[in-house]
Amino acid sequence: MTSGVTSTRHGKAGRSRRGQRSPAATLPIARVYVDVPLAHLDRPFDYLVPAQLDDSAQHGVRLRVRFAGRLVDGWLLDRVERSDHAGRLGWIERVVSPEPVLSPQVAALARAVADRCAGTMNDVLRLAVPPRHARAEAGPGVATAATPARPAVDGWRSYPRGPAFMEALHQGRAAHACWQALPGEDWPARLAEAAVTVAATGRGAVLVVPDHRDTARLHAAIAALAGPDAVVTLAAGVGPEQRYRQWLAVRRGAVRIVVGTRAAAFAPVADLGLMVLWDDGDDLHAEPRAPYPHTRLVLGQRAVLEGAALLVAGRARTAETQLSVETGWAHEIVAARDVVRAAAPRITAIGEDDAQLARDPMARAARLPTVAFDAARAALSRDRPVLVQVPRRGYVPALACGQCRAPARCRRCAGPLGLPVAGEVACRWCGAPEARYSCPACGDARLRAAVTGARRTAEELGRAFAGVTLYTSGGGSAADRTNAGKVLADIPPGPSLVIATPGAEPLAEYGAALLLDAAALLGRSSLRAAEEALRRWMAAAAMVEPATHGGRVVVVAEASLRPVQALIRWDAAGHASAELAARAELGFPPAVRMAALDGAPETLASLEFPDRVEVLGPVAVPGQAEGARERVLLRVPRADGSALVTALAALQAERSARKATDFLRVELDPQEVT
DNA sequence: GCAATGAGCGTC
DNA sequence: ACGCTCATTGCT
Repeated sequence: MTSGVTSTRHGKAGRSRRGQRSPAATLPIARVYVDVPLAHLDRPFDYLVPAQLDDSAQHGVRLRVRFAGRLVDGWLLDRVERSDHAGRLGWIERVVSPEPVLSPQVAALARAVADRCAGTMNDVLRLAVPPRHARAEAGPGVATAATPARPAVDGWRSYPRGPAFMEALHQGRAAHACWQALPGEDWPARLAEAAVTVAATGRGAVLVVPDHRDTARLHAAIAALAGPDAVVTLAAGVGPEQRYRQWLAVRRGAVRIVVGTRAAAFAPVADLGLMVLWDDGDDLHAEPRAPYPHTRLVLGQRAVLEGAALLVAGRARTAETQLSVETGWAHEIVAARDVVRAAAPRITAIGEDDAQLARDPMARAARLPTVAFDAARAALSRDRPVLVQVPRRGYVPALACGQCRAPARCRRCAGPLGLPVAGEVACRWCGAPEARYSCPACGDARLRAAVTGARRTAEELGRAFAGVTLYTSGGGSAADRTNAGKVLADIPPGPSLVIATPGAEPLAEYGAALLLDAAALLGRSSLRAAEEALRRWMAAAAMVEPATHGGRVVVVAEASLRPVQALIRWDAAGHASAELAARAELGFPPAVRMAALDGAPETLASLEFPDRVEVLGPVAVPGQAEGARERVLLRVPRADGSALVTALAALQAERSARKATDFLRVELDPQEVT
């Protein structure tokens, strides 16, 4: 057919005449990663490079190849002299663009992350490389980043190991550290100093923060230190063209310091010297798309692969980061106790049921303890704003002992007890019903659910201080942070009451903070409830002026509770250590490794696991139609973690090979296990 | 006994 | 969405 038609010299397949193609003279084989969603095809395939595409078929370019007949997108990973494939090779049909978007480093990172999450490289590449935008690609060419001067890093002197870490960055060493910022610390300035120290040596830095407010603050701090052209922010929110343009600027070496949210962890920074993860306990660092890699994992893998330094920073410390300290992988950078005491506000805990309810009629109306009322009044009298932290809606309370309020745990697997659909007490993890609970701590048989009423308290507080300007910030549910219109970035100076949900506190130097969300935070069934509570409280309390200036924090919670104690002593490291020990005791992550598998009951029932894997469940997945979707949890000792991941990857490969269509979701090391 | 047709499958 | 295998069908 159409034998009279000949392709032009620039024909799509690059052949000189129809059907006639000759391979490139050197390195004629391309190792290509094809973009197909099948787990059993998660590996490179070899293709012939036509001589006409020899120049453009470079490492990292996007291309089109014929795969099982159809044209699919692919990535060129490598060019080699010969192929091990016994059969006939296909040809590269087209090079989409000469832009080498997939660097060998990012390709290796994507492979490592996929392997760690029992996912496919495809899925990771979708997270790592933004969609192409031709117009952005045609934009201005390479302008190599200027090298800034080495900055002064005196702010790190408050931390005994701080200057040594800065020196390690200056010398290009791959130091791993975890840093607990002091209350009131100008953390964007400190992180900017770290990043610019690295940029001054000619290497790159990536700094990942949870949300846009933080990217803006950090970007400004770096721009102030090294100039506005020294840093770029990679984050969703700008259009696709702008996003791709900024990403290309990084890829092309026009800028060495990258600030961004979780996708920025994959930023194609050349010669990476430092990565920073700020506030690693924030759940925004957990990627919600398959294969669900956490930013901590991505940066940890990348630190190893690229020999870069890693700084995991925050006011609080997660159990995961504590584990990396205890295994010696990371050094801790913390201030001495007296320095902490000098920087911290005075922190008081007052029990909810405490008889110390205010005698003051206005305070009584606000259902607020006297100390809280007094702290607020004192701050206002010093012309300082007062922060009132109230719970977000949407927290699911777990059950606790009706007497001593110890969390009620399953006898079989130590998971949290809850009240599922039918109203029967059962374990949220393994589903075992609990007919006659008795508290292991005090022996009481009664159970109670955490109550939330603090929002109303805050509203009444506003009435109690009638005449004082009242601001509210936040107010979305726990799952909703897109409610940005209601979040205030900052407030004018002067006396005011600021009622904010956790994470939505306007930036200010407060005279006092009242933490009224303790019951809601601590009453959650979450594995991370205590850790999360401390993280939230420290974030709020860190904005309160030091005790020496009159700064006060009142948390309405039992002072005997561990996170409350940790807040009072401002001891994130101690809390993380105790938390990790407790999780080891109970067999929770990160002391063990877990995987969560969601699917229909029949699907889950058909799965088989290695003998050493402990299977918990199945339990109903909340928010799903009853019986439609269930979850099993797999638990193994840390040493068996890689075997578990391998088994789960093999399971998914086997399913895709036999074209299984029933839903199955596999998530490793889930943030939440309920 | 063997070509013609079609469904199923792997995928370079 | 191509090209291979393998089964079934239909004709001599």
